[in-house]
Amino acid sequence: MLSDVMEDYLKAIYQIQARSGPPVSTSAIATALDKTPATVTSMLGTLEERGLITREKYKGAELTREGETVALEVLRHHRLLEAYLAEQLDYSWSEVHEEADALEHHISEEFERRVAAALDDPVVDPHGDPIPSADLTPLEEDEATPLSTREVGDRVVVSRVSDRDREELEYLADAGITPGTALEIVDVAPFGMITVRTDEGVEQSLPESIAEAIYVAADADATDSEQRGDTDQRGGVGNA
Amino acid sequence: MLSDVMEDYLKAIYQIQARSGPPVSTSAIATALDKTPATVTSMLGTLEERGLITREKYKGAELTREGETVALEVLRHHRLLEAYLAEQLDYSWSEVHEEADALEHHISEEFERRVAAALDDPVVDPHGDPIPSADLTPLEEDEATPLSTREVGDRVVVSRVSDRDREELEYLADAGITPGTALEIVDVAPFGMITVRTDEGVEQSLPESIAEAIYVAADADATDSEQRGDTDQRGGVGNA
DNA sequence: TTATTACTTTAGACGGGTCTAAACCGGGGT
DNA sequence: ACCCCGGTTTAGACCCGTCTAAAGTAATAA
Repeated sequence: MLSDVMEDYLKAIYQIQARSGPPVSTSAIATALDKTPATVTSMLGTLEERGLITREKYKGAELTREGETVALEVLRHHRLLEAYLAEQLDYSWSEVHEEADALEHHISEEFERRVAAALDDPVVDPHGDPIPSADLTPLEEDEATPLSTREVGDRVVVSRVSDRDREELEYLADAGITPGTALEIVDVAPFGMITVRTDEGVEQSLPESIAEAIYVAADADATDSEQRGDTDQRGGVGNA
Repeated sequence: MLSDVMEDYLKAIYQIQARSGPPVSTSAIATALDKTPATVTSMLGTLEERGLITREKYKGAELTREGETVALEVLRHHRLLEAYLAEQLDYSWSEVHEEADALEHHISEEFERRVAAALDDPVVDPHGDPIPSADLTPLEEDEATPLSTREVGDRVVVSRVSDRDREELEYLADAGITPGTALEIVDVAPFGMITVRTDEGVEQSLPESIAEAIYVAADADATDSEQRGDTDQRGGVGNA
């Protein structure tokens, strides 16, 4: 079959590809997986032989349909696990990622099914990332853009938050910024610092590095008086 | 740290040692793990260097205190997972083993803690096997012996059932024989077939191979009539 | 005692995944 | 045009866990 390591490569390629489109460079993968470029080149050879990626020398790699399916399967496992850990085992928003990374390659299809059933087939994980469906249909592009690309006066809703950095996540949880939170941008400093007002009226200044990790969409019903707050998308530290 | 593979060896050695005492032979481990004896010899060398086992050439291996602790940790993970899967995710008695085997090496201490808490610190898994405590104190010997060592007229209670074979487990579940079931032995055929009556009055005949996997203890409150105090203390050295 | 037999260990090889060092593109800048 | 430099690939090595084949050992049967 496919080793854990190969699954990791495929997942990484998928995610980079989703962010910046193909081709995916050797060094981007190396950075994402904390491997040397030489190691990545060698693994890309293997992946290509197996028909999971296509590749052009010195250019980069791209997932084949088959490779994408594998990546989606891994991603489904990962995000289902994140959702399950947060919902059923009281993990906080920021803790789920590492645990899911460790387990995603080792759960059975049966486990996947039961977890999905226990959660009623969730469609997003606690960070707001979409969970691929059981049939692994490709995810559609998502129209959210990083908060750092928005301008003063924009009213937006947080759609997802990159789950890369644990510390950032905790910082944002404290700030009350989770998927579903409505924000208005009140200031953008020249060096990238962005100040937002949350739906509770609190103002928060966020360094650019963090603003890049917060993906937002235009607020559908941005009548400044009523800001619907349901968004029952799991988030928040300890509620249930 | 320790690889999954090493943990598997340690777990296997622990379990064989618990059944038949040290020293544990190379071939016993090879059989348990489905590896060739040569492979086992080589891994035993590694384990010895790491101080996890002691070894006498051509005799066999024995866990050191440290090796035992590792084994107990793995076993705790395994059995906690089995209990969790059965209780929270509706797995049947017979399904839990494989899944737990796949996950036991990959859960964090945090996960272990939360699962234990969710189940209220269970002390036995669904097969009746004891779950090592969080501090990994060695498990004490257990006085149950295989059903196959008992005699006609004995009244016993199933204390645990070996989780080795999925088919056997399903067979027994169908027969209503699970940890806690009270049994009276009504017949022992010369070729080992044992017939028992369950507490519901149903009679079941069990081939010797299965009777060996059912560990029973004397029924403490044999509510019916005589037959008490027959606490056969043989240290279940049993085998085939 | 010696020969047979079952089990264990050694020797040597291999594939996977990783690394370092060195060679190799290929797209700017001058 | 040329060279330089960052990124990429090759070459070669290493460790881990595994195997097969062959040699070694221990216990037993004759």
